[in-house]
Amino acid sequence: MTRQPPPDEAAWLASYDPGRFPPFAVTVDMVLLTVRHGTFSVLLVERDTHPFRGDLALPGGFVLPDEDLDAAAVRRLERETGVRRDAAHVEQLGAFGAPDRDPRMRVVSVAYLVFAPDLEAPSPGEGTRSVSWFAVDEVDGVSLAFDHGQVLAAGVERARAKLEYTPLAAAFVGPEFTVGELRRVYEAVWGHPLDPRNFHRKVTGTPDFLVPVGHPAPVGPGGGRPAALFRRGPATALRPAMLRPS
Amino acid sequence: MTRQPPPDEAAWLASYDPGRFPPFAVTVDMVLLTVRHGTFSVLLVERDTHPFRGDLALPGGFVLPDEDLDAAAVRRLERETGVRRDAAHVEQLGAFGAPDRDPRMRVVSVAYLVFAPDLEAPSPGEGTRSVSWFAVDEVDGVSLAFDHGQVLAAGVERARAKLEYTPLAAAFVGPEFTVGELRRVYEAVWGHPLDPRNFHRKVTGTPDFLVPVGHPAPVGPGGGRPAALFRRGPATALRPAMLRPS
DNA sequence: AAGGTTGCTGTCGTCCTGACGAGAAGGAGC
DNA sequence: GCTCCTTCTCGTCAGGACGACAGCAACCTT
Repeated sequence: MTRQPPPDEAAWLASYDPGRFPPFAVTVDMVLLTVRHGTFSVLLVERDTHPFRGDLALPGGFVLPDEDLDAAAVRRLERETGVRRDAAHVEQLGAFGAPDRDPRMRVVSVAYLVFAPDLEAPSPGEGTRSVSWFAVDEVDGVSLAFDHGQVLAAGVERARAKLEYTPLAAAFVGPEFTVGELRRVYEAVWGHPLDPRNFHRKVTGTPDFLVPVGHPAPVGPGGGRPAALFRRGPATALRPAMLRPS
Repeated sequence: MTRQPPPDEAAWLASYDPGRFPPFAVTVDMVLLTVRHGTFSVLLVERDTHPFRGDLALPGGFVLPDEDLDAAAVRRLERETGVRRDAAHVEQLGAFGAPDRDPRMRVVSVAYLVFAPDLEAPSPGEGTRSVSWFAVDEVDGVSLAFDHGQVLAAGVERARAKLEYTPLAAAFVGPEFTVGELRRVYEAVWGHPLDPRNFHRKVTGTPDFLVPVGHPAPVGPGGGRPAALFRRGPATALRPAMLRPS
């Protein structure tokens, strides 16, 4: 990956400018995931500037000189999608910094992973770029701008793994939800049907995962017995985990 | 965390220098963990320059302009500790970039987590800073330079969690090892004794975790039945996980 | 009233785990 | 050689968790 002979930091610093440092640009990129209409989906923008003009990319942008990384991520989230920080789960995914990932300059991108409930149409943000939802499975083969394909793949795999051992699936639904809604999140993210009865036993049997809210949910289209409503409980982990079917 | 009123990226870029970008320094910091003499330990250096002169810190340094992040981490690992990349497990831990984490300039640090077998005395590297092993438990209360206390805590927690659902404990021992050696790694990292018989059943019963090497290990001090030797198998995950005792 | 849909409770066998017992195979001391 | 000690390895047993169902409850539509 290195475009030069074996590097030497001390030599570089001496020849460049003693007391200074190699300059980098730092950006945040958001892997914003949701489940809409039963489909595991990611928010992508279409680039309208060089490089990768016309390609799909993850939403993101520069970190400001006095801005915390997390704050930069949340700012982008609220501004470009209208998602409130406390309505979603935000965690850092990792740093991506191959020397040639951006042809303009040396950029290190700190990727963030966001689980959000199904949103209305995302607002196109301030730029002129269009922004919309794509089914994760359909984006699988498409080549994204920069190394965003890798970043997205890492985010999707992390999301699938996190549902196994955390109660974070609740971040994909509203504040009050039924066991069935929660199960459909798992099925969409994992791409595999689950047994409703065993799922019900697992989530209701895990202490502090679900807190009953008292009143039942309204009946959906097509009828069926009204489901009990729950809120997220204080649990932070599922032990033992709910393993996805091989 | 922001030292200024609500920031605006477009305004900043316009007022600063259109076409340029906010300059950052990027460093790598290593959380190098091992088990020596039955104690879960981390490699720390003593700083001999401003800032935090005299404090303990994680080893690390600048990423070069054309250097990949992973390459920078491996370069530091090999140069400052003599650990060969293929003898250890290296993974990215995450990015740490609070605006005031370094008083000299804006720095984003990409932390790496390394699991290494017990090493001889680490070579002090090229600087004049002393470098040595510290028991993780003893460093717990000590205040480290920069935000390295947070970074170390994140690395330690990740290490403890990874032993639960991966076979990475084998990265802490040599290429050939006994079940007992592996168990003592778990006990040191988790700080909790494990039942030798149940542990033996779990690790030998997990497909592709251990590959028998044929001949037995030499008898250790104090006698005892010679143990069978194993190598790491091709397994990448433990399903179901081996949960640490509450 | 009949049939369809969804939610909830329960049962049964299998696998996994924690808590042991007991024998195998070595060394140290007498 | 014999006894004690150590560590390793194989077994046993009870309880918990999980996959694969059956069956009933509570709503809808026709």
